[in-house]
Amino acid sequence: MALSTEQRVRRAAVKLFAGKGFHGTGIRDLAQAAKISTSSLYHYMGTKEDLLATIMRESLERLLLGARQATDGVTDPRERLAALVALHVLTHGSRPAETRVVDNEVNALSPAAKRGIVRLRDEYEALWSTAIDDGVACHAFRTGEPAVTRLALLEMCNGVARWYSPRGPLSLDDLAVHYAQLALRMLGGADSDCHDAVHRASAVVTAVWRTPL
Amino acid sequence: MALSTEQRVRRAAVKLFAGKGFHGTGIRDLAQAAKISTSSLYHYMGTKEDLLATIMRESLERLLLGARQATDGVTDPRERLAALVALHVLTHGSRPAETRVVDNEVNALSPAAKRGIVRLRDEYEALWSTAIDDGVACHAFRTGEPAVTRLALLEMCNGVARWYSPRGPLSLDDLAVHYAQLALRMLGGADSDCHDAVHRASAVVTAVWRTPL
DNA sequence: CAGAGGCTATCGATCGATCGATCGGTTCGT
DNA sequence: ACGAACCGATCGATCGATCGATAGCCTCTG
Repeated sequence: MALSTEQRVRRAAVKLFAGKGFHGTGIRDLAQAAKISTSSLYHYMGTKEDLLATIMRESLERLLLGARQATDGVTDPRERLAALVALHVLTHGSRPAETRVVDNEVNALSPAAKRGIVRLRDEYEALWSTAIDDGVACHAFRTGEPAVTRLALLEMCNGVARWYSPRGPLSLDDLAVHYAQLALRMLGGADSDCHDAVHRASAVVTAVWRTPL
Repeated sequence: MALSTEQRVRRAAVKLFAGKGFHGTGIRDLAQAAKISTSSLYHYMGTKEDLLATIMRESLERLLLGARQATDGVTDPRERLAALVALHVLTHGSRPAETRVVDNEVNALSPAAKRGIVRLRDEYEALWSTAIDDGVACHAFRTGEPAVTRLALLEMCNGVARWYSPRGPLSLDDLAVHYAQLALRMLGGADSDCHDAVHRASAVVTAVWRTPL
């Protein structure tokens, strides 16, 4: 089925913002990629910044929704963390354009729009914080600086969107397994099988990105 | 001592490129920050892109030089890796603007300039590759995917430039120790003291960034 | 020593191109 | 007839870059 014009605009914007950056993308680039005129563009968006903010907010909401679904009902901190890592890696590996926009273009937003995005991001990171803190509290994890370890983990996982290619030797699921094991090692846990967490996270990612928001 | 005009231009460019991105920074922004006119700007640089490329090349050369100095004569793969992590973290924590430009603005370069920068980056990453591969070969490290683990490590360390603040609770040296320990854990090694490697790396960073290129 | 010539550092004015955005339309399906 | 979808023309602003000019300083020469 053919894409609606609105979808074409959205996808063109995500791809261009991810590839050339927000300031490096002109509205004429957007119009050309979406195959409409620059004036028609404004029928589907507010300002260029509104378009960026919408893309970022929707991506973050999907990430947050997925993280909640993937950890819902999971009590063991090790499994919660493995689920978070897997979901994050799978999302960044399968949606590299969206996630790179979220990760790299926050500073292109006006202070007002930025606040909303940062609030969403903080909400997401809080899920990681509690998983790590709970694990430390019940001696499942060993780390002297939980906050620093959380940031190290998140940045490590963010990187996936910058280099992973499905045409490489590793499937995305294998990559997620590897990353989950790395994360548990960083937190002082014994090596463990993370395939279950990855499989569940994989289903969540598929569902979350199919559903319209 | 007062800064030379050329130094003022360089520092203004680094700060602005890091904060607003290359495309988000106009030459009038640069001129204002350097306290000269836009025409005088062109006495000290070629094009705006030349300025960006110069900043990136110098920063990468300093990083590469530092990595070579920090690992020179160190034979144990564990110590080599700890030295690389420490040097990378200390550089990114003490020079966040320069390193963020290097990490984020590669795509703003023309294909020709980009090739040179990528070549330098590959040269740097090769140091990490051999350290990891050597460690795997002599059973000091355990990892199923050395290339993936290397990328995970590098991205984890790159993140430091995005969030570390010297006004936080952790000193940069303490952070480097923590990161080196995380890295060794990721590679399946036992917890070990990394203070020596950090201290040596710290001296290297100071020296490398003082010396004019 | 006087002064001509050249070099470095700096500037105001301005270039053509491109920027994001808006306007007044036209073409449709309902 | 009305609104959704679309466009060509064009707005003022800003973009990166260049121009010719000036002032200060060093060096060579007669």
